Amino acid sequence: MRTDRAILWFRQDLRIDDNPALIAGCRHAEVVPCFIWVPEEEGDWPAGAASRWWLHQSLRVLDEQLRQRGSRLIVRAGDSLEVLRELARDAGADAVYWNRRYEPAVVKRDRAVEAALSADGVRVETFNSALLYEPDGIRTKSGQPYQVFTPFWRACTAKRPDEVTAGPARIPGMHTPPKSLKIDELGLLPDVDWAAGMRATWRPGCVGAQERLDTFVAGIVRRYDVDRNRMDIDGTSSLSPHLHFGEIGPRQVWHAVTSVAGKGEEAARVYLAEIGWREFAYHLLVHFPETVRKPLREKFDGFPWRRRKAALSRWQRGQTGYPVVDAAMRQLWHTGWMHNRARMIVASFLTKDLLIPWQDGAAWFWDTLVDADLASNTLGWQWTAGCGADAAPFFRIFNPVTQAEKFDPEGAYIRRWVPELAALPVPWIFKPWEAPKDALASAGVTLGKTYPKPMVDHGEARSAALAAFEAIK
DNA sequence: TGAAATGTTGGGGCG
DNA sequence: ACGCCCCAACATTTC
Repeated sequence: MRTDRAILWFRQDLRIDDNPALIAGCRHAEVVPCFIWVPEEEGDWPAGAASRWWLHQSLRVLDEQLRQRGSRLIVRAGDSLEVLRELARDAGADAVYWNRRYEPAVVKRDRAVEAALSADGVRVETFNSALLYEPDGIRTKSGQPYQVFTPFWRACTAKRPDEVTAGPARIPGMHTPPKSLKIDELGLLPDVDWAAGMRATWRPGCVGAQERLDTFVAGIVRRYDVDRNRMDIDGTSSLSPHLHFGEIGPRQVWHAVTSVAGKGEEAARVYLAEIGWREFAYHLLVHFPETVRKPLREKFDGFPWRRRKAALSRWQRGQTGYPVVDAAMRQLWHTGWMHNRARMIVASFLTKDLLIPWQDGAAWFWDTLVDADLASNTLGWQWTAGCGADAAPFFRIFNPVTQAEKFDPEGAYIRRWVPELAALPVPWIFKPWEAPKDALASAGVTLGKTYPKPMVDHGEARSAALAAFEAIK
């Protein structure tokens, strides 16, 4: 017997607009929007500390948004299937809707959940909210998945993403909604409050996401092709955490950007290609799921990485002695985010100057980034390490001094995040170990005391990396 | 979305 | 005027 009541399972789609599962749910007489906190994520990648902080804030905003529309978020914790069964029973619902996710372990779990619910007689329907085009829909002429970005994105840009649907003004809630935990009870916030820098930097949730998109589209996007490389400028979209949690969707971004700039315009084209890299990352994650742990290019299995705890720890804490690397690592620790140019620099430093396995860097990013995303994180690290699809060749080794000179020309980014060097003038701020004694003295810098000496010599490290690469060639 | 080494070119100083 | 050298600027190749 049809109760005409549906459960809407929110996951990484914490928004009202452009949410096809929500629209579908609202065709029923009553909707039960729920979020299920799965501490272990029923897979290998439980949310890191920064992601949990963000999720807490985002759920609160979603709950507010639902309440403004006559509904509320039901929050539970535990095994997904058990909770959904409980909810379906408590609420008397006979349909469950959700938007699809693509992480291998989550796909597996979702398949099992769908099968079990169907067997219970509960109808399940799933949708795409997270991608412009789903990974299965894009194939080479021979039907294979792409392994090179340019032809992949060319195939994508031949299409046009679905239009955006505004969210319902009213969401029909139950008169007596099922029991819910308070968001605070999920224990997502850290015991020791280290999140002040994040609060100052971000506004998690779908409202803040839309605001940031508006700001970006209103101006920043026009200079994106030039400014995106500058670490000292707010020249990027900063939408990554919002996209990760689905507080805004790529379709919304695509339509907003093309409507102001026209996708043929250079700056807009360059920006949309970044959305393309995100799509490509999901494409690779789905078709090469083992790459979250293993290099795609198998010869890298034999690469002579060195696992060194002390060196890894200096990198993590921003104490390498290379100012731009340390600035970036401290920006990450403080704000939960790092400029993409800086990500390439620190990843190159870890994998090539220190020869530490990219997986160790990926794990650190996973725990500290508010935009930690399995697809993008895997692609990014394999790209820099040179072992992934369409990756930078291994011998492409970033020089942390020249990169800073090019993309932080006044040293403002370094000054902001490495205050102990703030009084050093250009060019010494990029390479304090070469500064004359009096320049160091008048800036109050004592190398080895107030700021570390470089932990490796980049020239020597570069040669060592190239020699290591010879071993697997 | 590299950097360094090596090669080429052309202007200018100088005998 | 000429050949020679130096070197900056740019181009190509190599890792």
